[in-house]
Amino acid sequence: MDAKNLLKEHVSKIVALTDKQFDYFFSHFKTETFKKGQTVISEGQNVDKEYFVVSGCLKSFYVNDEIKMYILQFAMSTWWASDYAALYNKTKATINVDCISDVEILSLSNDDREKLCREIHEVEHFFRWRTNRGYVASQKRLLSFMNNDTKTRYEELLALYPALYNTVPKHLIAAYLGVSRETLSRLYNASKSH
Amino acid sequence: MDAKNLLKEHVSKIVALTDKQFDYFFSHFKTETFKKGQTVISEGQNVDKEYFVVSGCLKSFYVNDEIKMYILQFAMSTWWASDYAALYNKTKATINVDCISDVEILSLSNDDREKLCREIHEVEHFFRWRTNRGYVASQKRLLSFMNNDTKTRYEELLALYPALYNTVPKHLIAAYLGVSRETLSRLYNASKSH
DNA sequence: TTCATTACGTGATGTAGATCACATTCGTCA
DNA sequence: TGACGAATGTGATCTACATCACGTAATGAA
Repeated sequence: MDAKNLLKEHVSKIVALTDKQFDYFFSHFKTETFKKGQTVISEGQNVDKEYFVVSGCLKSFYVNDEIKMYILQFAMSTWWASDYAALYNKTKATINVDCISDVEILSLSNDDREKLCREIHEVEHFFRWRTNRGYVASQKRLLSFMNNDTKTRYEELLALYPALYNTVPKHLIAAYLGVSRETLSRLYNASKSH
Repeated sequence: MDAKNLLKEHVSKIVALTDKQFDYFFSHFKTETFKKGQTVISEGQNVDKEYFVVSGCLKSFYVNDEIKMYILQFAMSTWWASDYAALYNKTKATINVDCISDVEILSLSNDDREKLCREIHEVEHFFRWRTNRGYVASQKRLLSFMNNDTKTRYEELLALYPALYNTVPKHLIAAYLGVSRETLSRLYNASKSH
């Protein structure tokens, strides 16, 4: 499916836009393509866009002391990604977003999103829904962090993103789980043996 | 300040409603008062309201195996609380909300919120803003969880909710930090001695 | 093909924090 | 005022995971 129809289908699950409204909405997006390994947002830069993933996989992550990396989110087709704290507060990025694979995304500037939200009530509703979904997911992950051991969280992750299993290197999965790659490796091999 | 004006001031920081619009908006809220220790939402029940705190302090928390408690949020004056996962998905509550002190709150039903969002574009904008703020805060806390040790998180918490320091029992602070009360006690007393 | 880089596995050892156990103090209510 | 439950402090021990160290396999570019 092409980018426009993918976005259209995604939005239409939540709000009903006329074709004309959707065309107008879509006219604010810009198609961008990146190669595996390229950077979309990097720490310290200004952030003025958010991204809707058409194909491929992004990761958003924080790097501590130039050493440890923690992955906040993997973003696959129909997921959204940005540094939302920086985007909304108009501050410099504190997180990075880059490409795990070749990627096609649709970008939307913060100003255009706010303009569209003002102009089309349904669009505002859509973005409220989307943010709410993210909020609930984030709370759930936080709870899982406090409550579950690493193995349980590993299984949860594979349930949430089944495609990751064979797609992304294990050390990235460890960085999402917040454990060392060694621990994940041991865990993973121990549970294989029965 | 009375409940109505507190809410009015809170909302007006984000959107401009006419007095007539605000009166209509406010007419959907119901004042409720609770005594310290009383339950607002309990696990397994239906959830159909969210709460705006006028005075006092709520906690929202998850209880694992009837044993361990993890606090998702403390909610003080002008904060909102509910089990948003249950509220939006119309499922049974998985978290609890109760009162750390005597509390006055304004309740708003999910149906009324959605109705108000449909009827008044500015109201939808307000709730999008509010949820977004919650999402960003939740991401930040998740990152802090992965990245920082308990002591740093303890200091962050006191910076975020300075009023908690002398207000709530230490074991609740431990439950927010996701550590045992013993560990918090040791940490707290160790750092006192210099 | 070769060489370098990245990914992955696994042992040894150190450590933050959990858990258990018990003592002490505080708050609340009869 | 006395008493009982809740909150807190503190020692001893256990455990999951980090860290360091090293080896091997896979990947990718020249």
